[in-house]
This record gives sequence, C-alpha cells and structure tokens, in this order.
Amino acid sequence: MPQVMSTLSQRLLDWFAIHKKPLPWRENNEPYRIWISEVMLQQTQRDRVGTYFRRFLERFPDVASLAASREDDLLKLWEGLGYYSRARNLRKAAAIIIDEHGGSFPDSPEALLALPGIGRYTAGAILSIAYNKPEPIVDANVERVFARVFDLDLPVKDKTTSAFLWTKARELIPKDRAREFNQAVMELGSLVCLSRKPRCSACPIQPHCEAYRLDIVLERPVPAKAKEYIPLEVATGLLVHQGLIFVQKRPTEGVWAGLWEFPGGSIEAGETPEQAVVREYQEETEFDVGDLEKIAVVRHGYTKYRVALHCYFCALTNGRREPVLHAAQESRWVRPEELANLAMPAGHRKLLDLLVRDLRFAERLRRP
DNA sequence: AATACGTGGGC
DNA sequence: TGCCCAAGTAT
Repeated sequence: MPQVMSTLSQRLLDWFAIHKKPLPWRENNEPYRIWISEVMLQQTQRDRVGTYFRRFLERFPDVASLAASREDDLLKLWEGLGYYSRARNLRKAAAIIIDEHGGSFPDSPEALLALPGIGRYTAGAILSIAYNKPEPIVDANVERVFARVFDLDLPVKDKTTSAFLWTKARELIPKDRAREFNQAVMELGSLVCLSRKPRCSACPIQPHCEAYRLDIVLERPVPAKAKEYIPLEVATGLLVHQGLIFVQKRPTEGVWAGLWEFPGGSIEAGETPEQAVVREYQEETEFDVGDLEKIAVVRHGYTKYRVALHCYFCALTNGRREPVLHAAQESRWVRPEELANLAMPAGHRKLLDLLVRDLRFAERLRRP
C-alpha cells in the first residue's frame, strides 16, 4: 500500500512538471504574493483572479504598502471579486504583520492562523507553496480528486470525510516536495479531474482511481444537499439634485460592508417598486423623494438570493439636501463621473454601466 | 453546526 | 434560463 501511495504522488509530480500553467502568482514564491493570491482564490475561479492580482501587486507591492492603504482604495480594487471581508481582512492582517511581527511574514501555522482571513486552507497553502513546508491543503479541487480516487460515498464537507481528506492530503505529500505536490493536486482538479466533464483518458492517476474503476466518476463527489435560492424584489433610487447624485456608504458589518450604494431595499408585500423607493429613502435618509422615472430592472445574485433590482431616477420634493443617515456610515453628493471611483456592489455597478451606455438618461443626469 | 458572505462563467 | 460551481473563513 505505501508503494501505491508514493506512486500516486510521484505520478502527480511528474504530470505537474509538464502541465503546470504559468500564472501571475507563480512568477516567484514570495510569501506576500502567495498570500494575496490565495486569498483572492478563495471561492473564486482562478481565471477571474489574474487581472485583480496584477493590479493589486502593482498598487500594493508589499506588506507595508498594504498596511498603509485606505480601505476605500482597497475595496475599489476588489470591486467585482465578491466576499469583500477578504479585502478588509488583508488590510488588518498586514497591520498585524507590521506591528507584531516586525514586518517579516509569519512562517508558522499558529502565527498564520492567528491572522484574520487565514484559515486552515490558506495557512497550508502559504506554508507549502511559499516555504515548501509539508503542510496539507484541502480545497474544492483536492476534495473532488480524492473523492474520486478513494471513492468517498459521503459529501466531502461531512465531518468524517473532511477529516479523512486532510489526513490523506498530509500523508501523500512527498518529503521536500510539498510546494509542487499541493499545487499538482489542485492543478489536476482544475485541468483534468473536472466536475462535470472529467478527462479521465488524460489523467495521470487514472490507475489509482477507484471511482474510475467502478465507472462512477460522475457520481463523485456526492453532492451536498441542494442550496435553497430565495428570490428578492428590491427597489433603488438614483437621487439627482443639481447635477449631483446621492450615494451612501454601507455599514461596517454585513453584506457589502464599506461599499457605496444608492439607497433602497426590499419591496414589501402590497407595495409598488415606486412606493418602496420613497419609503426606503425616508427610512434610510429621511429624504422626501418623488418624480420617479423607471430606468430598468437589473438582475443579479448574491449568496443565496436572486435579486430583481427595480431602478429609478428620483428627485428631492422639498429643498433639504442634508440626510439623516439610518443605514449608512456616511454619504456624499457626487458628480456622475465620480461614481467610477467608488466601490459599489455588482448590482449597482450594473445599473451604472447600463446608464453610461444609454443616452436617453444623459438628460436626466444633467437636469439641474 | 449552520449560516452569512459575492460574483460571473458554464451548460 | 435557472442552477451549479469556484485555490474558504468567521461566527
């Protein structure tokens, strides 16, 4: 049995040596770069990360620059990637590395796990990829590959299954080759051992794969219980006054924390989208708004919600333009072109992209 | 332990 | 098109 294990590992290493893809974060193994890339890759497909990673490294080339960053700038850089607490945690962790580690990047599991945003996976990834330490990692790729190789008949998030995966991931690491081995398993998962279209004929460890032998590759891993999606009808209003647009910055906690948005919220039962806009403005800012003009319905999703965002222009119906904020940290009146500099949730960004391309709305934006 | 936390690509 | 999925973490 040990021979089989080592052969599996050796086959993976040999395959990876040939098929390893050049990626922006593979130019070198500096811990800082590995850290940033691994956090960006959390729950995010790697093809989406490249541009963000390059921009990030250009703007914040080291821990010190990140520690000195402004949260608004960081969130703008992160706009569109999702899970924005990752960006806020990067900044917090950078400050800890400067203040408590004298600026040198931690290289122990304990120190890494103590940093916000670094859990078991990311700690293992940094230790193995940056420092070549024999620490295991289990991500969605490893879960899928091993669920097939070992024919695991319970969902991979299952407690015992998860424990098994971490044990196997540790056992299979060849001495002194953790860096290449851990990446090899993930690379196999992303290039060959694909979720819906596995390329078993191109797989270097096919002879070791129990699910292949049993011809049940597509039945592994066993899916977790289906997620429940909740449809949401939401209304938002783009409040224009004397050529300026009202925006508010979301609270420090919860979804889209620290991002900028137009006031709005769920459409209540028996309420029209227009009524929801007026009510939400009253509740969130104490503004009286009216003169609504429909722009579009933007569809987007976040976590378990599937949102239909009903978008309107609106105007102040009395003169007062100083809000009383009940759902935001701060607010601003900005010129339309300034909106590009603010980090906004994808739904609101989609709305703006749509406006920019539609000249029908230019006049409303200019109206004093 | 279960849930919150985003987004866009693929089919 | 609606649903699944992705280099997870925090609470």
